[in-house]
Amino acid sequence: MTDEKRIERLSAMLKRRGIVLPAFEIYGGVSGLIDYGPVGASIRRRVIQNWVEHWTINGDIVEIDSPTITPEPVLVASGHVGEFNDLMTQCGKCSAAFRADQLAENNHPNPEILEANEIDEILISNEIECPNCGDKNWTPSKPMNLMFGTKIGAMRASRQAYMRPETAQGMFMLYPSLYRHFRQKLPFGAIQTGKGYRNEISPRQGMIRLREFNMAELEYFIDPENPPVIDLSMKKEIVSFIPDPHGEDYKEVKISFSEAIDQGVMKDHTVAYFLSRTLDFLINVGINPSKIRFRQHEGTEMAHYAEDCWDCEIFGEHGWIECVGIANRTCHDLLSHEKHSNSNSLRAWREFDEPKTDTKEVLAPNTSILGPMFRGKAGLVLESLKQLDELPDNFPFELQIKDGTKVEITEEMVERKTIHTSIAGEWFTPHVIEPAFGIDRIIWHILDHAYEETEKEGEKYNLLRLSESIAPVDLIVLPLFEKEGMGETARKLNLQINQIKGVISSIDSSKSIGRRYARADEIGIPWAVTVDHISLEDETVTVRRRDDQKQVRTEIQLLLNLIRLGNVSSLF
RNA sequence: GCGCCUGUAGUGAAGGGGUUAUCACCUGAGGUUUCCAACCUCAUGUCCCGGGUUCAAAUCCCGGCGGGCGCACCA
Repeated sequence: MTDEKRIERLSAMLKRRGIVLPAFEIYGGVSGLIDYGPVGASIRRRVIQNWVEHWTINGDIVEIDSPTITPEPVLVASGHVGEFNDLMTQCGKCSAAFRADQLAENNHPNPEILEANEIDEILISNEIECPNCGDKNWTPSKPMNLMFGTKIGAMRASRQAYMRPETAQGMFMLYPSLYRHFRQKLPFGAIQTGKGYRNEISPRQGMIRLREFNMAELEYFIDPENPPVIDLSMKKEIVSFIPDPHGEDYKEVKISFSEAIDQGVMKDHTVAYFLSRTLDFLINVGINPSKIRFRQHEGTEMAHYAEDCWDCEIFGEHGWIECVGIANRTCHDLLSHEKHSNSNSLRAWREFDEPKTDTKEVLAPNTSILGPMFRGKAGLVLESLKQLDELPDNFPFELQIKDGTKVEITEEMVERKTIHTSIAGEWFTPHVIEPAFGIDRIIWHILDHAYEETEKEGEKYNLLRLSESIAPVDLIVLPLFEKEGMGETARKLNLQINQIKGVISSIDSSKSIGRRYARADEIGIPWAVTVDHISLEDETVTVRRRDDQKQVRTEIQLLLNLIRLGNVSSLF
């Protein structure tokens, strides 16, 4: 933050080069909505692709995809409808905004259940003062829900719905399918990338707080009694942690993951594992490791569902920004959906180490005799027989039944049997660890950390040092001149490269070669391949490295092979 | 949502009640050029939107929309 103008120059470049732009600009734009242009969209796709591959590589996590339109009951169960329908009021004098129920806290046993007019009445009759300025003049309170509402279906048959505020609910909805997919064995996880929607009161800070944004979330389901055993002793790199201070001042500690666990900075090994995997991902896509820290939420800051929550914060032009939240949501969501939906398939089976066996002697009823004999009371008699703890030694005997009366049971009515029972396990609700990534915020920081302003021969020179895996294109082919067949050769080479799966190449033949290198550097293309006069004679080209502008000449066939292997850098 | 500041080509800026709105870079066409934003010629393109004041508004006023900062909000 030493140079206040840097952010303006960076934003101007992002717009000029078609990376990130304000959306709907010819209609005046809409705050909180952005476009990724032709260059930015490619970067975004590759960041998401990297993210998907990062989590699915072990095979215990699969990708799913769910609707963004979500029926209301789902979000009632998840808590989003209730949590977000808070009544807000503003001070008439200083315009400070508060949750109305919190202002009325001392004047009503349960202000959360009140309607707007009831709570307004309490604020007036009790002369509640504004905590900010002391005034007692409140605007009528209004429900403030940060979700975008919509309707499914037309007219009276329509159902209330919302645009999803997070992708996570999709994974919970698919839990039964996931459980079958993974052969009913925990732990397993599911990821989803896509749009989320929050109708922010005041979106700010460019692409940091958006109303429609790219999320990438992972729900990892575990058995809380048998959490996965994860060895983090190899994790020796030094990381910055800020544990929950419990009232004391925040204190940053710089230690490794293995030390953090040994020292009790992090109690939950599974959460620690996802923190460390998150760190790996961020470094892979080009975030500067020295600008990453993990901060534990305070108790008061915790989301309504979370038990333990860490933020991964990244430092950039906007200061420290939360880019990933890693929460132990415990069984909150699955349990709540089970209650609201009456579904019985949101659980997992836990087999005991040893089946619990039991041998029991019972009196098995002979219903063809019992039935006609007791008629209306037969059901009660059967129930009492079943619950009999000690079997009588002799017949007939008296049996107390539920309505208080006693009946006589004779030998013909029952049969003495030995029952062997074996209980192999039990049903339980899995716990879930959720790393939730704000993709747009991460992309902003990738761009921020990669953007470098330098000088070249006295002139300003900007480049984007993007990691190879997320560059908008892998390489650019440049004919030195558009004549003598150089342009033709370059187009042919570009086509050959683009035919390699997963590789994107582009071509640029306008203006001087120096200018084209500069343009390529500014959008972060790692390699530039130049076709010159020598190329026409011996099938060689020069390859230029963005980061130091070094060039080597190589045979086209060798280059194509190296591109296939993703190892162009071995030329240098 | 409130307060202060703000909005001129793709980008960055100058100007400002009165002929055809200025500059640099960028972009396109042509020329030139044997590897790092060279040069020459030509071309495209701008006063955020709406209302008001005025003979005349890009300029002044009001409102909206967008941006920045502060306050508040941010599962």
